Amino acid sequence: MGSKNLDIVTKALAEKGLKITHQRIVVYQAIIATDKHPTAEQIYDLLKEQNPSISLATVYKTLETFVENRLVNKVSTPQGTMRYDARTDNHNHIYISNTNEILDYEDEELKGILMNYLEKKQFENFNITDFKLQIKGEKINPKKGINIS
Amino acid sequence: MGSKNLDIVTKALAEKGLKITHQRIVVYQAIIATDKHPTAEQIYDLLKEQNPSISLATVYKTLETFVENRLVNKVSTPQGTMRYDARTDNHNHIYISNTNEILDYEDEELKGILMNYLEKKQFENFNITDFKLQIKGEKINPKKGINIS
DNA sequence: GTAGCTGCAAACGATTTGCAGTGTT
DNA sequence: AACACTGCAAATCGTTTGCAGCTAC
Repeated sequence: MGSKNLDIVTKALAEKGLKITHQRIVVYQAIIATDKHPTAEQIYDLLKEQNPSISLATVYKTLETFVENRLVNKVSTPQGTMRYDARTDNHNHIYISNTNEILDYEDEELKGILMNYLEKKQFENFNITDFKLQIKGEKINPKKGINIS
Repeated sequence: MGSKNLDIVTKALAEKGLKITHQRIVVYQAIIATDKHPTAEQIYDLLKEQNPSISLATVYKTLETFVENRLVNKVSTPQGTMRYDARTDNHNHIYISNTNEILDYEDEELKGILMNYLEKKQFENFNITDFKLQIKGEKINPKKGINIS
């Protein structure tokens, strides 16, 4: 498990000029290890098993620091709570309302279509920093996954 | 001003089987009168001038009732606060981060492109209820408006 | 050594709730 | 008259903050 991973993590922190603390390492490892877009509290719950002394406030502060340094993304949900995402590139989200899941959805064709569309449009006095398609819906069978083809 | 409007409002409430109360009427009028995607508190502040006895909790409850009855939409923002929108049809949003504004953005061409794209894709075990493009960016001159062409 | 980080507890802002009283049907 | 709706205050939830002690650099 850890050490190859650890190199990546410490390097990422160092590149941003952040102090390499135990808490930052474990929080960062936790986020990059999942694609489930966890809340701060979910990360805290996960970590405190192995790190009983970590505090929820530190998890929040750490995540906020990561967001400022563009190591993670913060996304708002239809429920009003924030979730964190280790992917910082432009990608789309699928909100599954009956299971409360968020799925990443990336498709080069879609990206091309949207970029092409937005470039064609003239936005006067506006600088686009980011765009994404948000797809909302529900699983027909909540126990099963979704297949896209 | 009011009475033509009032008919529409009371009719909308009646169609949903909701009791026609003064509070519901003024809340609904307030939302349909703006395209600014106000928060519950902003609606409350606006209304209490003319309706000093209205309570913030009632505004929240009323809005929630409207959302359940699909009279208004609730949208989450990057700041984590909820905003309400009288438009319940599918449309896109532009988030302006330096002024904290939300603009509706509708374009038939874009709608066509997206619907066409999504229809072509097969989502197995998933029912799409809604989709929208979220465009984030900032105004170059915050005092001025945005023109799209 | 010192600036920056952590943990705790308290504070906060947005939203929800319980309940007694009021209004609509 | 019955039931749903309102207003108030208190409760709750997610998140932030202040500060004293600790740690990486």
